Amino acid sequence: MKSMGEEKKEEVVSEALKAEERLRSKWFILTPEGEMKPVEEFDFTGYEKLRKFAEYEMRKSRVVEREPPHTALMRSLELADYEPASDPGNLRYYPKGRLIKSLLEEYVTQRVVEYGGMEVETPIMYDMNHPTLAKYLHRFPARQYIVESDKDRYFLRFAACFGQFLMAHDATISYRNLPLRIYELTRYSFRREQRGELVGLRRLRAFTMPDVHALCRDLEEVKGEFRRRFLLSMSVLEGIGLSREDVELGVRVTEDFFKEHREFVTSLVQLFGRPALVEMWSERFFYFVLKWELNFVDALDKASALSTDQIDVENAERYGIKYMDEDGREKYPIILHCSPSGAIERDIYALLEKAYMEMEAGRPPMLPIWLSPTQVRLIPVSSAYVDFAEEVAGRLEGRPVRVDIDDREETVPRKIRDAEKEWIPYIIVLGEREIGRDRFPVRDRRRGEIREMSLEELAEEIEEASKGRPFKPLPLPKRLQRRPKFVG
RNA sequence: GCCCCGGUAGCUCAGUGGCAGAGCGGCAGCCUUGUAAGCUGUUGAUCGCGGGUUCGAAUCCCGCCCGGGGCUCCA
Repeated sequence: MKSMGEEKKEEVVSEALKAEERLRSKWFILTPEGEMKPVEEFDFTGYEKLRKFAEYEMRKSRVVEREPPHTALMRSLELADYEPASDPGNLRYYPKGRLIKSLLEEYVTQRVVEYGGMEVETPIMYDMNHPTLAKYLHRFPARQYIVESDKDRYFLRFAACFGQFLMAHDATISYRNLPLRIYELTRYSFRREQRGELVGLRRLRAFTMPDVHALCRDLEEVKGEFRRRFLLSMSVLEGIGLSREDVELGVRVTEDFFKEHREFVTSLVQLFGRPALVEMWSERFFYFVLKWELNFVDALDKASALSTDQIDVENAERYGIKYMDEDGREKYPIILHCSPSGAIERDIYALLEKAYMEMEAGRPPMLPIWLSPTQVRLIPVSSAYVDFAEEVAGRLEGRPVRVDIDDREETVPRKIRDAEKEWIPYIIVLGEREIGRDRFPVRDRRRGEIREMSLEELAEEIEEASKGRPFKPLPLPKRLQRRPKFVG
């Protein structure tokens, strides 16, 4: 670093980035029925979010002067924060944020493994001069972090492709092994995005991305696999707490591929069930011929890609990834690149923005119950009932339920208010009236009412809402008095 | 990376050339609390960092760092 005086280092700008500058696209809306119209001719009535997404992508309207709501929320809920001592876009996660991120990571991994992904782990940095990698760098529209070590230069990975492809290159693969699904949850992927692009949890320089590749034998196999992964991705988003209505489908395709496989592209839109935005390229600038993304449109009408999958027709050859076919000949597979959830941080961003939009609509903002750091808050009316609260907590703790106790010397209204500000889904006030009883007055945030419930009923309701999702215990001490304040 | 705006107590912010402030939080005491903020006291600031102008700088100038917005881009 200290010899950087005269020899000013030229920035490594990938050819793909340069290519994008001269890229000209045509924009269409494709309906599930297979009708395709130029965007200008489509009637967006009833498709407000799609209109916003299309406008965002084609960048006609952009009048945002406001900070996105999720940045204040990520801090006030003590989930994540900026870390001034790091490079911008590298965040810190507080215990509650780490819990949520960790649950999401585990959930996505679980779903990918069910789908057939083989989980691996690969290095985060690679030799700039590696001949194969150097070429790939130029086919990906991203900027890199560079790490110097002695005289060598390494770049930090921006996806899991490198490690997995190098692994696949060395593997002996038979047609019987296809489709071959390799998975890694990258913590982290690094992209040195431009300074002004970075914002909160939406766009980072270090992010966690599940990345599952599938090596396929031919286009026929690709089509089946691609559809399967599309369904998986929609299902994963729904499991996270982002419904079909929360996202818009974007399809990017080369003109040639679309002409030959229009029916296949339409079938994806059919699976989605609503019209999709299609960007068509006259030539192939990147390594893929077809790509889709599920995009979240936030409170400021900005669109961000979450799930995505791509059909890569270049990299098998570039990396020398081959399989032995039935006829005894070595062939190059077609590679699919999929992130079923998109970046985990971006999922949290979407959940927070969604909660904010709920709040604007007059409903209580919430996180999905399975992700709420505290699911049940017990509030003893005075210090005399803290032991009683412990006993009640004990009855819930055998269940997969995160329960804590506000043992602070505060008034009940105050403790209620603080619990509500934390978006805690269930609150139970405990005093003389509850002793010896089977049913408790449970303050239900979603319904906005107090329900008489047994602990068994409450635990079942939480379990039901968390079904199929992983569980982790409280990320903080059970008693509030023992907790530090991380923000404010 | 470039352009615009901002950075004052742990947090949110007022102060725009002349003694660094408020609310919240923290701490202490009182109160022993019943479904969204109980009362009193107290603590707390290298005014982002470095340099300059000035009798005097949070305030004016320069550079840097960090944040927000835009260009652009994506998971």
